[in-house]
Amino acid sequence: MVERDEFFQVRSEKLERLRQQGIDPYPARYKRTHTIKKVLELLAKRESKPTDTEGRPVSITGRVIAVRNMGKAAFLDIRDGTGQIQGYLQRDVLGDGYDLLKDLDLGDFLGVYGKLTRTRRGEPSVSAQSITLLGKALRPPPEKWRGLQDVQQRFRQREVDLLSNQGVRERFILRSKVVEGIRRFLSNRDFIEVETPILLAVAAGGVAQPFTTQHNALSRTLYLRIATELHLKRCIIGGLDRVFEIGRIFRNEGLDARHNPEFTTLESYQAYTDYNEVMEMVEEMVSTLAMDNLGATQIQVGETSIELKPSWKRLSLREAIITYAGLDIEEYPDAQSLAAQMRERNVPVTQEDSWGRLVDKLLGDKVEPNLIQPTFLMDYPVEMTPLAKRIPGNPRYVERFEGFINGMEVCNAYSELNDPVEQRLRFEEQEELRKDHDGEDFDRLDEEFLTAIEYGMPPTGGLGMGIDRLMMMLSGQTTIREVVLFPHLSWSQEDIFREVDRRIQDMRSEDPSITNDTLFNRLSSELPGEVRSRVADGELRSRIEQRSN
RNA sequence: GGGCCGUUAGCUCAGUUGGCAGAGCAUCGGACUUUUAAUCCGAGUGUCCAGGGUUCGAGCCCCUGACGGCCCA
Repeated sequence: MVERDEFFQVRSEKLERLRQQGIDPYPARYKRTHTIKKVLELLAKRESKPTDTEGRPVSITGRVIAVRNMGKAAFLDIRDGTGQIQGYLQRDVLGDGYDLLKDLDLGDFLGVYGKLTRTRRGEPSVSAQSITLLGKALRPPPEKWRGLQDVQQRFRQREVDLLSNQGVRERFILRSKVVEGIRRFLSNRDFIEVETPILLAVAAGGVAQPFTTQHNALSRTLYLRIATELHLKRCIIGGLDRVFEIGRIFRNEGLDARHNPEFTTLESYQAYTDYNEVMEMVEEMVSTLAMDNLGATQIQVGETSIELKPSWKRLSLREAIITYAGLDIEEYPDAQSLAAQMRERNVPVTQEDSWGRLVDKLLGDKVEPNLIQPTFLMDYPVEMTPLAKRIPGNPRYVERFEGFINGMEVCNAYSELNDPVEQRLRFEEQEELRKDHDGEDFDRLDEEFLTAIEYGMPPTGGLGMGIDRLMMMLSGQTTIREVVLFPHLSWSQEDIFREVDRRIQDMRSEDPSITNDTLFNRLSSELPGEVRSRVADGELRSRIEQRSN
């Protein structure tokens, strides 16, 4: 995919030529006086005052993104992280320095020193007195108007996507601002930010498959966290009354438009509050983020207009299912009868599904797609939620809500269970369910957490929010890969070949006398199907032969 | 898992009824001292995703597969 083509060759020759002329194509430093944004502001300021002083020369730096060469003069468009300006180069001003233009390519970094002016056509420009190469590019940028379009390449080589697509750059700047906004919002409410472990002995606090890894020094299997919940509650127990963490969590699941195996969550815990107050905080926070960063609480996602201003709609889970699926889950309190009702409504179910899992499917299938305007679904069956407090007087349900926007879950929150005796029972129920429902995920019992909560935990409102999904919503994107800088993708062709080569090497070092035929047969049967199907027999044999010495 | 669409130059894309493989950008050579997607003259550039089939002849038709996108489950 990425080869050293003729473009690479031509640019390498230019690089060599520059070196021979004594020009360092990668100098260590260059004195820049202004960012491009600052220089544009400076020009506007000068022009607004009629003093008409010319001002001192400036120096700017950036990537050359266009060249309009007029022979003895040239115009370069130069872009840095703050903006874009034109450089005006003239042979009779630059003298020999002008020759650099011959070896300059699109994508190179350049420093331009000179007077800040406006051309006849009114274009802000730096009229160069000297130009300095700051970094030569050996590969050309993508097509200049449409940018890089190939979806795979955009994600695999995000830097090329970023440098050629302004909208992508803006989206990730927005992401940074939103995350900063979350920190500010919570900090203003006296939350402190903490960091909790990613490597854990037990992957508890959520319902998902963990990734596993190995700690060599301790000869111990560790799991990557699937949630930050339990450690944050331990902070609450310890007297840090308002804590939050923004961090990566890992779930060993498939990839699709809404799922990346690693993603970023905000979790916050506030002592002496409950889920009602958390709800108010969420609607306040999300609308503030939209207002501060998009300038409005109303956002447009495709054809749909969404109003984020509080208060959001509140609806009990049971009512929602009655409304959108025409089914009262209380009338079907066991998995068998509920599954039968769901089959009638064309919701795919299996024999193994637990009652909680069935309700979850019903929610995902029939309810979620209808929750376009921001909606809090409240009060979930206790089976689905081992870490939340029961509703007084209605013990089949817990004080839990999930927030939905544009048919997508964006947050999940509880009045946290702080009764240590019940917490143990609820974990044990999960373990029981796990035995009865093979292959289904349940939360895991965490002894350290149970001990912690036995020291006493205050009533607490807790929140989990998916930052990636929040960003999808705020930036009007429909896939998570558009809001994650480097999303996970399936095997690339390079990955495939690397994997094949690695296995060949392993097998040879295991058995140096192994024949090419045996190797071929072993590889054919032992390579994962995903890999084997993408390597032709001939390719496989030639790779074996290449590595036979 | 199913359906639809796609895969052609470095990039973005055309490609007629099955009859010499194309454009723009980029690149290379030349002209041009105020351009704005500069312009003008000239040049080079291909595993048409892979494999099979039909045919005198396949980028195009048929089959199989790979990869990708979208939709559905």
